[in-house]
Amino acid sequence: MPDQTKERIVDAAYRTLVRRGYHETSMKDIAAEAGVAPGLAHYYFETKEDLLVAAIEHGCQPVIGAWQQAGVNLSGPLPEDADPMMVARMGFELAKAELRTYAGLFLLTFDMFGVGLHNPKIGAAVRSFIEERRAFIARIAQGVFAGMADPPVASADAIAAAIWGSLHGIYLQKVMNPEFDAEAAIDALSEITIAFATRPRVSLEVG
Amino acid sequence: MPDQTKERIVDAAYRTLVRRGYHETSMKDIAAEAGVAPGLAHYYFETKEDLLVAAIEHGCQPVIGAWQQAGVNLSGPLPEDADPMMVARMGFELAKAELRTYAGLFLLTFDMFGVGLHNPKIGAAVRSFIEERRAFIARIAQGVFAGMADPPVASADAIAAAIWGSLHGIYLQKVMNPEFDAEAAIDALSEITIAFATRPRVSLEVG
DNA sequence: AGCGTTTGATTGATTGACCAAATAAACGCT
DNA sequence: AGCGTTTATTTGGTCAATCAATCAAACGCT
Repeated sequence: MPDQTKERIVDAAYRTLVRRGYHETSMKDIAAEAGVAPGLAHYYFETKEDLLVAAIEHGCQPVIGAWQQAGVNLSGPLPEDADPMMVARMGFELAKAELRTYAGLFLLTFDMFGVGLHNPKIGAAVRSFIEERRAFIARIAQGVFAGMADPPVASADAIAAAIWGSLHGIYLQKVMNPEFDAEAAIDALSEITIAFATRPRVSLEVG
Repeated sequence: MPDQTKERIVDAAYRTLVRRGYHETSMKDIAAEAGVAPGLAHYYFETKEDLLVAAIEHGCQPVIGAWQQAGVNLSGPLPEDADPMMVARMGFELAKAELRTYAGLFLLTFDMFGVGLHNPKIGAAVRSFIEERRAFIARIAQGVFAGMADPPVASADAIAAAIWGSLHGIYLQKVMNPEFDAEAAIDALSEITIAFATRPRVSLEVG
């Protein structure tokens, strides 16, 4: 029952935070959604910030699971036998699928970003959130570079930052406006990056 | 004096909102920073939301000015005689310069995004903010397409969404972590997109 | 005198954090 | 097993602090 109660609170926090936003949600609201006494949320989580972080980690589980089901570990090295180019293509497809399935998670993520701008504890969580995902993309980029005849001027880290940025910039547009065609934007990003990675060696500057 | 007072309040709002964030800033704080009575801010701005929007528009002025000084109007069509490719290159350079000079503006912008997630009035302002800048990039992309031997599969709008996204995703990383090398990321984005736009016609898939 | 501007106090409502007491569960002992 | 004791969980209410917005009164310029 104890762990189950904590889980219930985290899940209620996730739902409530997605629906109403961090600043418009009180600990009492979350406790009510979980069907427990008002003070109980503070028993398991010292501060509201801690509960926000827990709720986001909770919400990320299915996404991490989808990658692992595809044989890729977000925080470890790429599998030896994997073609980095195929992982990249799969990444773009997964990004579209995630946006379709877990729209609430992205909403909550951007809420966390906003809170983190002026809240040290959340800010630290945001930095490690970004760092982890950017590093994953960098590993893919590194692998793709290895197979290129004509490696880019930019580092894998810089390219990973640009790609992570583009994906999240696209997520942002979708979250702010559900009418926005995020899949077309991800396809465009995919087209640009794949063309870049598979371009023939350039012998003369095209002026 | 009246207009001057209003301007003083908007400027005080900008500084205070950048320093402390929307939810941690009260109307009293802003009035105090402006050196006026607490009630006066509400005389000029019906709600705190209106003041936030005004503060951001105020902060954007110098950026819009920089573009106009370069002969480009953000909300109008590109100059007839301008080479779209050159405008694109200039855009990436300007983006780096803006990030260096107006770091506070980007902080406030992302704060606005966060607030807009669950606040209809701010949400509408965010949507038009995004729409305006994305449309500008789309006009550049459209111009670049016209000069390409082998136009992309993706639409100019989709590519503009990916590029706007990448820039703002990079801004986000910089705002969340000042150590982050945003200029390298923008250079990487620039390298990828320019390589894409200037690539030779592909006759055979490179397998 | 009349009007736009400015003042500063007030209002009504909300919140995160905290706490002391009630209850349940786990444990040690005979 | 049965009982007493300690620990863990849960309850519900309090509290001090904060805020956006309102308002009546004072001000100053024409």
